[in-house]
Amino acid sequence: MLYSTLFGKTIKNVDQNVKLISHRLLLQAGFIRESVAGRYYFLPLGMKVRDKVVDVIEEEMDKAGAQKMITPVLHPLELWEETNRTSSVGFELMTIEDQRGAKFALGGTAEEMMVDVVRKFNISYKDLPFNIYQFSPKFRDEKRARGGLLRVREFLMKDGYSFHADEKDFKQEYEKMWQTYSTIFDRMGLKTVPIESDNGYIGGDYCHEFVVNSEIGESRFLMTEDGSYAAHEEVAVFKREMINPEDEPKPMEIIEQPEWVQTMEDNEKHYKLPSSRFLKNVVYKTKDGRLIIATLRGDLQANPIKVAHAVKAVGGLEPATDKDLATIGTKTGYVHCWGYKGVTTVGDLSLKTVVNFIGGQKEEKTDSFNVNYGRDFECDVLADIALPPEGCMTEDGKKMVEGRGIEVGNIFQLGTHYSTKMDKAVFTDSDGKAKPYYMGCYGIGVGRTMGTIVEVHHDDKGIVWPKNVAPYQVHMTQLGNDEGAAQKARETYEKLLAAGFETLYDDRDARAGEKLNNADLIGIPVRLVISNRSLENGGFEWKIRSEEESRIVAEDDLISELTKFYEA
RNA sequence: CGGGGUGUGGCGCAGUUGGUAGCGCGCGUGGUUUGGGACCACGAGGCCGGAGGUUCGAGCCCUCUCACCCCGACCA
Repeated sequence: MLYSTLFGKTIKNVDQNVKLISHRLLLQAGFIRESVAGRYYFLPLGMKVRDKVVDVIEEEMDKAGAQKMITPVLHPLELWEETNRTSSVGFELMTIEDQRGAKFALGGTAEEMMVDVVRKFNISYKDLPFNIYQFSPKFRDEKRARGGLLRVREFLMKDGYSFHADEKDFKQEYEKMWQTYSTIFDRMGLKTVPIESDNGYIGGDYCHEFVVNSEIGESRFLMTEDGSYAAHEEVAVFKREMINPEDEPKPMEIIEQPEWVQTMEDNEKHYKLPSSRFLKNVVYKTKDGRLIIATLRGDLQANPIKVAHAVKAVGGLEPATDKDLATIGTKTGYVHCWGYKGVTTVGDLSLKTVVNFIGGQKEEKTDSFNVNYGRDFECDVLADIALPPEGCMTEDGKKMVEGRGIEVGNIFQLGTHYSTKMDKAVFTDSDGKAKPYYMGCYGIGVGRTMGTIVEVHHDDKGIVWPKNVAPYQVHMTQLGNDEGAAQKARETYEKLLAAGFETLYDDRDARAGEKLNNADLIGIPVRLVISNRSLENGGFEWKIRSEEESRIVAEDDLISELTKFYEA
């Protein structure tokens, strides 16, 4: 490729509002351009990278026996109604209508479509298992797009769906996909940590996010130091230590309490006791308007995901408003742990770790004292509903550390969730009976992965692409105005192309600084400079983007050096 | 969807108490340069996000809208 003819130039001034380094660099180096919020053009350079990411994924998926296909982007809305997902998906579903009034969803994920195509065939146990996948644009009407390619409203996703006769068979595929994902990200220069995560509406034991460690990531997770356990904060299980096991339970009483005592800090100050000795309530509302009071030990934070699971709230929870609190005759700061009608109460396991709690029945000038769970009050449900605090331990006493990362992919069990909801989503088993198939699903965000690679691989001058996803293999340029060197550059370009190396040749009549800075910014692994100076030194200047020093490579050794570099 | 902010040539920005729009980058032409984003000269390019209002007069004041960015709540 001749740089002079490449569409999409590097730019000098990037919007000050663009904060994320990957966003900035991709814009500045001419890989992407924003259309409207969360929707991006992939310029020729960016497209090259995207294709390479796709290639790596495709190669590894195929190697694992998965088969590529594609579904229409417009999904008949009836399919989404069949699984009752028109309202329950975590993202805003976009819909569209054709001239005849037929309604479609713009696909944000494709379980229904894949099940639909499979059920069009009369499959039997002999056809199972199989794994079909696609690369297709996904539409998610995110409330807030951000971070360049990391969170957008329209993106290319690899989504795979596997079909099995039973859970045992599915588990094998799950293992295989786990391995495949590690290999995929590894090849693209990303070190991933698989962490247990929430799969929302389904529950179940198998669901992992592949996370790349990063400060700017949106996923917070907990991991043991030996790596034997890693889980998203939404699902991480941790040990609740006994706070005051020596204390004897005392009779509950109502005591006077100054009016200024409102917050947890006020409590600690007034009673000179740690927050773990107090009771704390958080109120949520389900989609169907039911109020949930979650009660925790004062030092812990409620985890809405766990709370939702504990009360089987379909579609998640939202915080209750003052208006909601008024319907049960209370207000913020004065919610009791007990005594309401038509409200579901959920207690955290930590309620059993404290003898003689303070709080639970706060009024303007009084509060309850020496409250003991099981004796003075009981919740409708007692479950794990807390966010893991910093420095917590696993149940078997291993210390966990916090991590933060970008989720680049996930694998999860669907079970028979879709096959039981959708009509005729069955296979004929060996006993002649129709059974719903057992499913798994496997996603990778292509653009997000690309953004993450830049987030991880860059320096103060620009991007440093890993070999397998670089837009070109060689960035070649000629410096100085010597006609001999220019001639040599043109010949070398032809030679590189003939040898099969993807080459970007900066043939502009531009100053050295501009060309070299551009090369650094674009980040192609090998930079080749041809100039009077290099020729006098015996060849071409060879520099690896990730290294500091350059060296001279003789013209005759160029192809073998490149071959060696790219085979390594 | 809550809170905060910004909309002015392609991009980044300035624009005072209201008086009819400027700077840098980029772009075009000519010239001088040529190993780390050069310099000179000339030039093209603007319904000041949109609508309505106040005023003799609005980029600036008021109202309403739209878009985008940041912080939260939700997700590859």
